[in-house]
Amino acid sequence: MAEQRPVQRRPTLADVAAAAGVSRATASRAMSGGPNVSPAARERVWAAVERLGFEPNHLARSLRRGSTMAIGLLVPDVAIAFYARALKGAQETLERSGYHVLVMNTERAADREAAALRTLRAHQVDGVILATSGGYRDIGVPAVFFDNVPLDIGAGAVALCNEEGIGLLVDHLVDVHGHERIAYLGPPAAVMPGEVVSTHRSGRERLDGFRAAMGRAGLALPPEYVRTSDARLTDTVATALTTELLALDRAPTAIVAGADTLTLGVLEALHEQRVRVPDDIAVVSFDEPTHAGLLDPPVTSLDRHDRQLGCRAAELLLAALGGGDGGTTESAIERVPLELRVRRSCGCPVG
Amino acid sequence: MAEQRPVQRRPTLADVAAAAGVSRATASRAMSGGPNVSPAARERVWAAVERLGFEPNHLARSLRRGSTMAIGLLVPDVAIAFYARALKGAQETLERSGYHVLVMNTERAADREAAALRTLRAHQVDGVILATSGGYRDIGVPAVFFDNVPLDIGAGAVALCNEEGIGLLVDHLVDVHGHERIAYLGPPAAVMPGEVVSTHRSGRERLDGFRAAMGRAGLALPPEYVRTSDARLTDTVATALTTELLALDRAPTAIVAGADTLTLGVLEALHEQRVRVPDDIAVVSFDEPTHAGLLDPPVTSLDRHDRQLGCRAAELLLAALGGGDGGTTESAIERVPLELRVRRSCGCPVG
DNA sequence: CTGAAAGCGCTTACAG
DNA sequence: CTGAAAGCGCTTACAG
Repeated sequence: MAEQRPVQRRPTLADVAAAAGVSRATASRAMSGGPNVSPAARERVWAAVERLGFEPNHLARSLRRGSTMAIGLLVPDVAIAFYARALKGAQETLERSGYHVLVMNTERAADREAAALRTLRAHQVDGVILATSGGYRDIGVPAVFFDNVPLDIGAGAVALCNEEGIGLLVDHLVDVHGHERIAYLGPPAAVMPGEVVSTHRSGRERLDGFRAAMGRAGLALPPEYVRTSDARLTDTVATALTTELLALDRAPTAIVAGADTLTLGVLEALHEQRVRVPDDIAVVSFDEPTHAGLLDPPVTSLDRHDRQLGCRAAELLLAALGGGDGGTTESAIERVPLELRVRRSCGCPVG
Repeated sequence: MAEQRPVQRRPTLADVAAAAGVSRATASRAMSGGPNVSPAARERVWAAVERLGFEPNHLARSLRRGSTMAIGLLVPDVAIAFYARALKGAQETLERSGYHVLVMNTERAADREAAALRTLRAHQVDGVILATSGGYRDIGVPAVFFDNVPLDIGAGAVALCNEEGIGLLVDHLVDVHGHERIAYLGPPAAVMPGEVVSTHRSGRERLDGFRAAMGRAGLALPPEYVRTSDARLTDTVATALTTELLALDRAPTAIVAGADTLTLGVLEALHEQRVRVPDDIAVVSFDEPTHAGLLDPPVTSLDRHDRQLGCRAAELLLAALGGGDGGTTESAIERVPLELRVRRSCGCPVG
């Protein structure tokens, strides 16, 4: 409306400087709130910024400063509620410190993870947070792991109390409901050919936790009661494995599912086979499936404070970046506790 | 192990050029596969790239080229399954064309959306795709809308067949199950104070669709049968509104929920009040809640091909960017059809 | 086919 | 308090 500029070009710092009648250096200093700028100059610069609708070019700034204020976030799949919530927690924390977040999906494939890391490096991210699927390699910036943690934990790691969590589930089945034939269906726990050793740490911990809890309870654990899914935790694989469990001579009376997608697969199989939960078989779940309370039946599971996991990972990274305070300097794996949410699938007469 | 370099500094194009014994210009041309490079030079450059583990700095490249190959993606909340899936569809399509995606959550707040757009502009994204919550403003790059579409549709828009979709649901309730007292609980359809006119277009379309379908069926529609939620589609709000519906003198025998989170809120209220679905009341849902089939009861809903919606939006943007082929050049709202998925919550004896 | 040079938009010692 | 100058790492006309 007012003056029509010859070009639609976005205003640059030079435009602002010209409009304010100062040098680019002074304009820059005024904008960044740095010292050594006269109040008068500062005011003219701000006025020009306002008038021109100037917004500094992040690219140029990052290139010059050597820091992008960007953090890469690698997850297997944002469409999985757990990762989506953890992501939001991390994002919120990071944005509060002026960082922004680049999200990449790895689809639980090590090579896609490696490719994503390369991309992130090309974009000069200042750090990464990742739920690794085994494709991690150092890209020269601090890395914080969450959910699944490799042997070398980099700048920090946040994981769940996997063993204790499974223990809570088993103990409940045994102590409250008197189950003796309990099967386990969890994430892979062994090293797959061609994979990095670290990948299945949390799967291993959960399985160890299961064995330990069964041992403590003095219960027999036939090998056919222990099943592990594919690396992608595909629900249809869980459905197939559950069907196998049901076909056993002495079928289990309870199933502990070691991850939320697996739980849904288990329920799917049970629905298909018209096996009633919890009447015919009890089901408990390591993670909370989305809307666990509205499922048929409501699923007893472990609440793992997804958001908090993301927040905490972000805080550790901020600490590593020298910004925030990670709360701790020792680089041990930090464990987030789990809480048992009793619903109906275990046999309790709740909700 | 081999040679230890003095600095841990990342190799730059200059390092590659030096190592290959050519100028930076030639190295650059060799890398980008451009013409006018001798095979010998090309080979030496590639060898140097390999040896040094060089990866071009995207920041510098983007600054120089004036294009970042980055696309901003704005959604209300990635933790909502629909958006997560649409995001993945868009991301896949864009990455196949060499773009990468910056995701931002707006929490359905217009001001957060505006702030996110400013950030995106600062990062010089080449385009944006957004499910707007009313905070859109032009940032000088092509914009494609999906899900919710403003009056000025920018470079393109993909939306659902809102009216037809609601029609499918109502028709099913009427034709198959003979319902006559059908209530509607959907997203806001009216302009809120201080909001951009465009925000609630899809809410309006769904409500219009509901009224139209009821009219076609010759059914009465008492005003108290029509409820709209808050702008954020909070499930607890839906729970409260459902409770009100149940308390009506002549309570409805069926509820059409106009969005997935609302559906979950409706079910929550029904569970709380021990109202049985579909025995006491039928429920149908516009969107598919996650694992609609495992809910109690499995929910009859509209499958809206979330991923495809994201893909299509991405294709339109690519077309606007002059890259891909959008399939169409006219800038009308593109509509994605919806399919009825019959399950048990409507009263059908399925699943 | 090749290289010297300019420049993308910013920031930051360095002199004044 | 201020500005001239160099430089972040790349690309691209332009001359040869």
